[in-house]
Amino acid sequence: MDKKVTNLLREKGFKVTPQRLAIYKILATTKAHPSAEMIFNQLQTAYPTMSLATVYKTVDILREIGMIQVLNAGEDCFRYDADTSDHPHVRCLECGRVDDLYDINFSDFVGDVAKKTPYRLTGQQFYFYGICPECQKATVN
Amino acid sequence: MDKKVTNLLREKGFKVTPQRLAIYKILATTKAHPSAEMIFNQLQTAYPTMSLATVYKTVDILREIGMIQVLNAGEDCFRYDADTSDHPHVRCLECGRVDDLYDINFSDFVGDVAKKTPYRLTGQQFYFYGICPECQKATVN
DNA sequence: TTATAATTAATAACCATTTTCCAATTATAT
DNA sequence: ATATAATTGGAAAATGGTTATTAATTATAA
Repeated sequence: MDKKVTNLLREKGFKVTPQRLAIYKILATTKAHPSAEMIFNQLQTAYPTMSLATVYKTVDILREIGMIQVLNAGEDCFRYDADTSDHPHVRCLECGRVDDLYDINFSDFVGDVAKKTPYRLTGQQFYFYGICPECQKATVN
Repeated sequence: MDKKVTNLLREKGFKVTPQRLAIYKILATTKAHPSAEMIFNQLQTAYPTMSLATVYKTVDILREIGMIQVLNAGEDCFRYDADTSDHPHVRCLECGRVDDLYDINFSDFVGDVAKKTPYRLTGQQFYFYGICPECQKATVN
């Protein structure tokens, strides 16, 4: 799994460091779409000397080489996703978690937009908002 | 056109001021989805003493009484839209303009998501990215 | 008209994210 | 093993949209 990042980093002239691999590994093995700070916190035990600055610099590089995508779900920070495929996200307005939405067909929607807009489209982001199952249980409705 | 805002402001216990009407009028007569600063700049000639703080407070009130919606198209600021209907937006990656997308049917898409997610959905935002017609002409491709 | 509570304007302060800085360290090629 | 150029870490600083503050002003009701 690290092979691809390793090669891609080398190809693009970046050095392969344990920090970079660790940060990518976190993103590649979670579905939580962590922010820079969440990545930083998660690395505290394995890399006690990890710096937030390194996290920021690394996610920027990972985005540049196309290994991750950057999300902005209307929060005050960015989130990072090693799943670079086009897929909608849903954010819980209660606890803030962001989840993937799988097996959704939106090609008709996108096709319709592409047909009707004079823009040359290069991408899109679909964000849904609501209450996650856990928070539904927690709150009295 | 101001009638509705005027009544709604009074109903909710807010005073009706020239500033508030002017800010709403800007939003109601544009399709540019201006940010707070853009509203502020646009009012400089008509209201030279307008304060940015007033713009922020007013859009907050307008949102509270349901006369506008707030957009976050992945920028570092919010944009405001007097068209409170659910509709997708497209942002030009070159010049930054944000446009509406009309006559797009996304109810199947939304229905599919609602059926498949365990979230209780309350809303959504659809953002497309690309190059607007003007910037397509301007850049050599 | 008067009283009063809300609003405005201008600026300062905020504040959390992100970037910069630089000395120490480390990956890489030779 | 060595050279060197990139990277790291830690803290400090910047960033820039947004909010708070306060005296002066103004909308509203009586």
